[in-house]
Amino acid sequence: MSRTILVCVAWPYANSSLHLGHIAGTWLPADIFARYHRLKGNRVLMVSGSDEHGTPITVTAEQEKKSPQEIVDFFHRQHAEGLKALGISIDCYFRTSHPDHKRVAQDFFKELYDRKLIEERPSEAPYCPSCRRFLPDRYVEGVCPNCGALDARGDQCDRCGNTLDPSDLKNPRCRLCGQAPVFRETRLHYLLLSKMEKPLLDFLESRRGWRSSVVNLTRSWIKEGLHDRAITRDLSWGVPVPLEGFSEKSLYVWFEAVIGYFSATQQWARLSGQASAWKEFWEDPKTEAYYFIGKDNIPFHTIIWPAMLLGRGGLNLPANVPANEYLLVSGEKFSKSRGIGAKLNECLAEFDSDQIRYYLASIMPETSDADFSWDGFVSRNNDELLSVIGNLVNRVLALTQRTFGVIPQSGELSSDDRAALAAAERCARDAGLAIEQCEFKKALKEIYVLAQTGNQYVNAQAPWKLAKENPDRARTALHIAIRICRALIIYLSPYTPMMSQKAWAMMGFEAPVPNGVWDQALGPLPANQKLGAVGHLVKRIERDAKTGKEQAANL
RNA sequence: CGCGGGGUAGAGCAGCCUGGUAGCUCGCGAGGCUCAUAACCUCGAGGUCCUUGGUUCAAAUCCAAGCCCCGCAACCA
Repeated sequence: MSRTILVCVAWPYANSSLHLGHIAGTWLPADIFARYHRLKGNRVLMVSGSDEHGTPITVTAEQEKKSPQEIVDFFHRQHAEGLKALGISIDCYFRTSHPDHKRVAQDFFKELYDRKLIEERPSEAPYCPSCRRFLPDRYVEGVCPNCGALDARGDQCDRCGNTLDPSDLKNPRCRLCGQAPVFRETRLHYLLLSKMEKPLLDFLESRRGWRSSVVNLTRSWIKEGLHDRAITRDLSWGVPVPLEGFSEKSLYVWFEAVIGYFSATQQWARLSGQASAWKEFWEDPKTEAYYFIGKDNIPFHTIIWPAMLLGRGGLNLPANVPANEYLLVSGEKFSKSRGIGAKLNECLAEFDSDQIRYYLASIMPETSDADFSWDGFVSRNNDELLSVIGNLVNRVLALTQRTFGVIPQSGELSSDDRAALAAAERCARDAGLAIEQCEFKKALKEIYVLAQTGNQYVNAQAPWKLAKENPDRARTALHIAIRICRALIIYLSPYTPMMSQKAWAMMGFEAPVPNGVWDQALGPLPANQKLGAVGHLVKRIERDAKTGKEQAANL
């Protein structure tokens, strides 16, 4: 029975370039998942977009002496192009500054407001007179009241670890200009999360197959008691609050950005010419929504967004939120500001997208932080993707091409033949199950084992020898070998779509690899089909000065 | 006592939930093969499973305490 699956990917912030941490953390797992389900014949929609509001955008804009719109336009485009070049099969890459998103977000706010889940309250907020704006907590710095550290931030002190409020700081100053902020009365709107504890807990307990770290974190948040959260800000760069007298204020970016999953689906429907097609993905309770995010976003996707959905009613809740841990470089976090780690665009200029995808998938930080290294990248590419996987396809097809020119007819199967096919079948089952459970590293390992099985089979059969001694057996052995290769590249295509496409064409099939083919991957081959031009699938990466230099520059 | 994750061969990791002779990939050593991108296949060397204590016939696995590393703490995937 065919399933319907909505794949949601965390919205990258449009004030700096994407780096490999974003890819390994969210984009690649989401894309593997989406591509796999298409291969299984399921209906899939994948949405995301640029998060374009909030103070960091305006700060970047001021530093660059540009308008916020210019900044987000630049990065939105760069992100969209980079993701496309990486082969991310997204159906709609939307943006929060789009008028249609703003309208959807405002409607969402009003729905919750009308249901009395949003309430106006007086509040005090730090305001910088010289910058003439309200400051987010993190933008207020001062002396920690607990340990006396000089550079504590309004949300916490890094030295003693205590959680702070901006008003706790002694000698507070604006991080942007250094002047002392004043505290001003303002009126903000609060999402009444405290009313939602029970439904959220019920929601959490009804989910199956979630990662334990996600469940634990969410459960502990709820257990500590949920606080009502301010979801509006005194900011001009954002979605205006849709209430009279509040149009000078904006919706808090995180309240507004998560609505993007919903608005992007509607945008996709409009562009596809069926404006109501979004309903299938949000209103049909059989549809499964998966949210691929980094661990820092867990509460937003397991508490705040579900609370919003529960409050509005009639929309699907997340089926799973397979949050990833972090990708580190030499034990340090990727950092936009400190220039640590590799940017996506720079990698794409240097390497094939599948080479990047294979390596990142093989070290994906699913259960703990993972370490990125150029040495590991070269090794995984040359020793695994090229030598074991690419080389298997290459040696089998090259020999077949030279010997027969076409896919040979299979004769009666020997026990070795059947054993090899059975191994491939096991691989398909185990790898498929692992991907469905969002265990992408495990699935890749299964697929790698299949390539090893293929190489063992080819070595044992020695079809180059058989071609001279026993042509009938040679035909059968190569037929089986090609069947395994075809299965291999189909199973691998969620990970390395370009390479699989190339191998598919070498086998003489017409592009592209069709949807729904996963379960037929091992089926009979069209005998006497003419092979395409056979060439190398994977480029060798030399451990040369260049890689060394990049290493030095990036580490 | 803020919360979470982790510590297993030279490197990177799986196994732990559901105790039963320590496994995988890379690297290293020896052999085989010669279809294939110096690729492939076979065999081998290499480990006090962070420490200590407990439960048990039996602990990498369960329990307790401790040490160390990392992340989060509501505006970094």
